[in-house]
Amino acid sequence: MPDVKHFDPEAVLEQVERLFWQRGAASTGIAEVVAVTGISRSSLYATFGGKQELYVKALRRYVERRSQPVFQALADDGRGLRAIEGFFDRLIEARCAGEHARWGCMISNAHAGAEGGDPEVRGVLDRHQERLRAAMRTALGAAHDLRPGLDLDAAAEMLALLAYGVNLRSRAGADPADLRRGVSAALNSLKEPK
Amino acid sequence: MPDVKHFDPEAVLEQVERLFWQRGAASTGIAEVVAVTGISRSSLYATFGGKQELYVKALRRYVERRSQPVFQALADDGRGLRAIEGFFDRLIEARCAGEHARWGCMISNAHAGAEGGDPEVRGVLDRHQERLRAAMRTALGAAHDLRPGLDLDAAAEMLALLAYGVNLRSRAGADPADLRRGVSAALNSLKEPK
DNA sequence: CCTATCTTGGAATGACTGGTCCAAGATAGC
DNA sequence: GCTATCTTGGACCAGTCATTCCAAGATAGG
Repeated sequence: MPDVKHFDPEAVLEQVERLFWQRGAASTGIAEVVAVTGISRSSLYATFGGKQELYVKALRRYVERRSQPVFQALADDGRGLRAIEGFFDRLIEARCAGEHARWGCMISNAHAGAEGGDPEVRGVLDRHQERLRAAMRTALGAAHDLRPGLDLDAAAEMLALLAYGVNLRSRAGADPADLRRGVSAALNSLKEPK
Repeated sequence: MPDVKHFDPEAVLEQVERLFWQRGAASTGIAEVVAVTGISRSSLYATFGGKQELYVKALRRYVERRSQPVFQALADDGRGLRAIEGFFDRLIEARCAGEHARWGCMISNAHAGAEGGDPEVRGVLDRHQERLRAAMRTALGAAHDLRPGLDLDAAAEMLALLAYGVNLRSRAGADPADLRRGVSAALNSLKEPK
């Protein structure tokens, strides 16, 4: 009996995600969201709720569709340090060139913004960090050429923090070569000396 | 002949710096600045210009009065890795406890915000990164217990990126013990194996 | 085709945005 | 104490903010 939605909520959410990712929540108005998505204010509010709820939904989508698959691939890649090297190579490539160049990471960006005050957002950020750390830990566990006596948990934490640093600096337009050198220094230091 | 300012611009700028540092530029209104500083809109605009100029001035003050002295101390500290260890210890302490707990680093925060679009801001960010990297490089140069064959420039870049990661995560309320473990992993990996 | 039910466009909301302006007040040399 | 010059308080501005609301439109079962 009822009418049905005249748009695809999932597709709209993706557009919103990209908007918030690139410009940040605080400096993106609802008017802009309406303009980009093409749907009306009514539909937007009826489907997603207010701005904050919309932002959280977009942030969750980012984690689920962008971060998680990459983390999973990292954890499933059995090549040890080579897997981690590949992770960072692709990260730097994506952050510095192509469609999303200089957008940074939506999660990293959320850390710095006032959005972090929302406890729901904080939960997303903490879970993201924990999952990245866990994926790094798994990848390190598969490595056989590590420095003897290395604390794998601590090293995983270090690599996760390093990824955040890469995300931040890439948003300001850092030279990808510099970022790669920094990452190489970290990975080489974890290797067994020969 | 003329009248003279009824307030101390330097003291006002410090209050503004703290405001922007904690809450971010986008989500801090001029009204709030007026309320916190106690001076009027007229004086604010006459002395510092508009919001963006005010933000840039506050950001510059942050670099000059907060970052630079610490970088200088790091570069002047001849203890090698111990100096870097001390730098990170104090950083984590300041970021996670006391007056500025969970404020993050104003420069790191600026990376993620829309403020980074301003080329003047970008210049401040790049210069900050370069100076931190250089201070790390100097500190590494003074070390005698480093892994043989270590690329000091790359290691300095890595440590600078790590600092940004620490800044970000601390703003979201990360456990300081986790941050310390991550930093220790980095520093231990740079050490000469024994 | 009718109607119950949902969606949609767009107008309207009041609060707040950064920024301007000017009369009134303060200052210091004369 | 007079006056030229700057500062100050606060009213005021147009524009934007997120949000609400409702009449008109679309839908699908009967």
